[in-house]
Amino acid sequence: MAREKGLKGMESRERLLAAAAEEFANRGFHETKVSTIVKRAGLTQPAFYLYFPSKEAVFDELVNAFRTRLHALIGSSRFEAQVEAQDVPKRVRMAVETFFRFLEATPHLTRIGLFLAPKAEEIKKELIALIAFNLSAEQQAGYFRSDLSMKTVAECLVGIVERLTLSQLLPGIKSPESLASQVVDLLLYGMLSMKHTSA
Amino acid sequence: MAREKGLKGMESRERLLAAAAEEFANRGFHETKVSTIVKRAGLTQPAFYLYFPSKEAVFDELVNAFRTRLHALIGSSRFEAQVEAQDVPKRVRMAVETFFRFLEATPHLTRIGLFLAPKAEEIKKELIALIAFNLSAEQQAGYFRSDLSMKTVAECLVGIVERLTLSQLLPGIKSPESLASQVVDLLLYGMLSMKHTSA
Amino acid sequence: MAREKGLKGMESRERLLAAAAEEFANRGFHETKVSTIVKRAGLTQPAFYLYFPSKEAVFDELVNAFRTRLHALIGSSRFEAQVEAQDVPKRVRMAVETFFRFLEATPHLTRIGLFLAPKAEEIKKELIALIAFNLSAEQQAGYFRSDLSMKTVAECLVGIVERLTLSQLLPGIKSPESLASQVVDLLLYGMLSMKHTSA
Amino acid sequence: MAREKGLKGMESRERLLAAAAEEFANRGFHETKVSTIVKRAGLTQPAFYLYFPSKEAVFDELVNAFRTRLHALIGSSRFEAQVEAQDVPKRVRMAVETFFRFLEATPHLTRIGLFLAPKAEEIKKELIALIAFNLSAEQQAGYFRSDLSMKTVAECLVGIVERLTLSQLLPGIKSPESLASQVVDLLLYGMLSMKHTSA
DNA sequence: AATGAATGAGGATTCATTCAT
DNA sequence: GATGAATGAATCCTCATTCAT
Repeated sequence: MAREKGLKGMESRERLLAAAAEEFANRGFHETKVSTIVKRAGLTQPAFYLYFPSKEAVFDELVNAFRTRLHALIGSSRFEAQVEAQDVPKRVRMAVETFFRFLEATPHLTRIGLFLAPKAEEIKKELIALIAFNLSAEQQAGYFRSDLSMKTVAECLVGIVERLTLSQLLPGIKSPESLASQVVDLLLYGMLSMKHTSA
Repeated sequence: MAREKGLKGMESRERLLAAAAEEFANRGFHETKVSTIVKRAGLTQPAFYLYFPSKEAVFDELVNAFRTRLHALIGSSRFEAQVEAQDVPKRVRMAVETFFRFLEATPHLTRIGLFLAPKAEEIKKELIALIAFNLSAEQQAGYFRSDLSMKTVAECLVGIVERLTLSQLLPGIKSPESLASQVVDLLLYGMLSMKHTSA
Repeated sequence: MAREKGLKGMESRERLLAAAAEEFANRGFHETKVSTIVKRAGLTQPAFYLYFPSKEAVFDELVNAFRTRLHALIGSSRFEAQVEAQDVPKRVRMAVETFFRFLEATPHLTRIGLFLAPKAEEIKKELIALIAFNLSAEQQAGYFRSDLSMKTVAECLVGIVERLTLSQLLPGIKSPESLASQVVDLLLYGMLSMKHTSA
Repeated sequence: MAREKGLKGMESRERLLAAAAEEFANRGFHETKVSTIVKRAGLTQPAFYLYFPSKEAVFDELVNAFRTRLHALIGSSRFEAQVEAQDVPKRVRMAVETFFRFLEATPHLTRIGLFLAPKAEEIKKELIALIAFNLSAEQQAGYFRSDLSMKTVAECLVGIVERLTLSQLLPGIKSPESLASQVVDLLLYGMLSMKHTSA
């Protein structure tokens, strides 16, 4: 699929990939025409098929690129050691912030891999599982309420991230830091004012 | 364009609308062919254009149907009177549950209006604003932490609902009640175990 | 084809015919839709087929109506008796004027029968033959140059009438009288100023 | 839209244009199918859209081609210098003959631009204005009767040309020369036999 | 005398993809 | 490494026309 050949070829390929990413992100799969992609890349249609077997193939490649980077990120952000209880909020916030930063860094891929791809649900399922796994460790360490399903919490967290990414992060309205602290504040402490407790 | 007369005509129109809703929900706009819709409705292609000016028009009509019902729902579920502090959780849970129930009741429209439509973002924006407005009242009544932005909370709530709808509700894995209580529990009380407080 | 039946039926038929004439005249055969005709006539599509076997049939009927009236006109305007040489110009002018008046009186039919119909060429051929025949009588009486082909003259006359009808008569710019006198003046006396003669 | 590059492309384009011209001329706009045009050009339907944005566009291009050539012709055939009175008939005849020759040389374009195009009236209007302008010069030089409106004369001339083109020239019944001399003879000297004068 | 409802047949246009160079 | 030229395969939509009432 991916030719190994010369330098110029690699560059053309990259240009096509970049053009495709932008088009897909902005217009979706069907509204993106191969003719537009190649125009943007300064090439002709047959050149496209020199590097990719089909329109779907580029799309898939972009989705996979997102997925791979995502896994790399999650893998590297595992809670390494034991932490003090009072550090938990900070650590969680850092993790969420890192995640937002990642999404912000590759906005086209984010849009494609998180919202446009048919595989998006599957990708999120994986993501949720990984997050749930991480959270469970914390829960077992006693930091989180034991009556909460970390799977559900992870799902909620991802839902929140999705929404804020679309409405605040990608449009550049709020920063990863600000979003992370708001989200974490809400999720850790809840909405109720101090006087109320119980379950 | 939408004919008024006759019973049979109305029925055909409804059948087309239903078929279109299902197809759009399952395959998306572009993958849905007019030919498939009419086949499903037991009609021929020209009949489609007897009731709708274009494929896009049916889609829009379905989106608007969702939006209208959504507004009706939100409008009717406003917190009417003063409530006791201890009743707040229950009331919030009821509201969220009602919402999930609504989404569950019209799964095709939900998929179309909430996830497929280009207008989906706009629809959610409206929804978030309405929810934020409702929550603000509670906040001013002192039930919710005053340092939280109800706009953000609403956004998070909608993000959560979106996610759970897609992964749990529509596939029939969890019920509106169960989802609502989990969500509300998390959002109201937060994740931290009892010993931790602060803001 | 043409039903004989009741009064109301006749009226509907006439309304359809009139609506069709106007539409055809303004938009041509293909751009005229049966749906538009019936709308204009305050009826529905099946009603159209109650009175005419097809769209083409109405068109043909209108063309034939024009042709019939045309023949009637020409037939009645034959030079009856011998005339004085000095009356010839006046008589010719009257004939042309009468013809313009006829065209002006039924503008829709004129447009259809003279310009739109595939048969238009044929109709004009007949017309030209009739005119040529009439002119030949005058020629033999010595009023017109004997070296001119009355067939050609008739053809030229019809060409002139066509053009002026389209550009001056139907738009209401000039009257039948004014057009007739200009045309006849030109054709009878020619363009050259008095000093020049011969052939 | 009109590709510039490559010889083969140009040839295909020309073939399409020629096929379209013939089809349009023989069947009119609506009866001409893109499928027929491409078949005639030895191509497939998509190839058509490689060179023209729509069926209408080819038609327009043909109409414009006619109009352009027409203007070129008229522009070049202006009476250059002063002429002797006795040469006027000859010059006029030459001009009309040239014009007939032009129409005969491009019969398809003639049919399209002069009879089929919605713009045909407009084109003729321009043509008439140009001819009238030319004739007025002659009139002011005293060659033509001063009581005639050259605008009207031009209009009559064009009407005659139209008619004879359709009935004699394009069917190949008469030659440009013969048509021109008949027309000019009639227009210059009129129909009346020698004894009659006056106005 | 007329209509609500429906359809057969076709026609323009689009787009991903390929061939030959 | 890249392109000019071309196509197969659909898809949406339109319109004259008819059926059953």
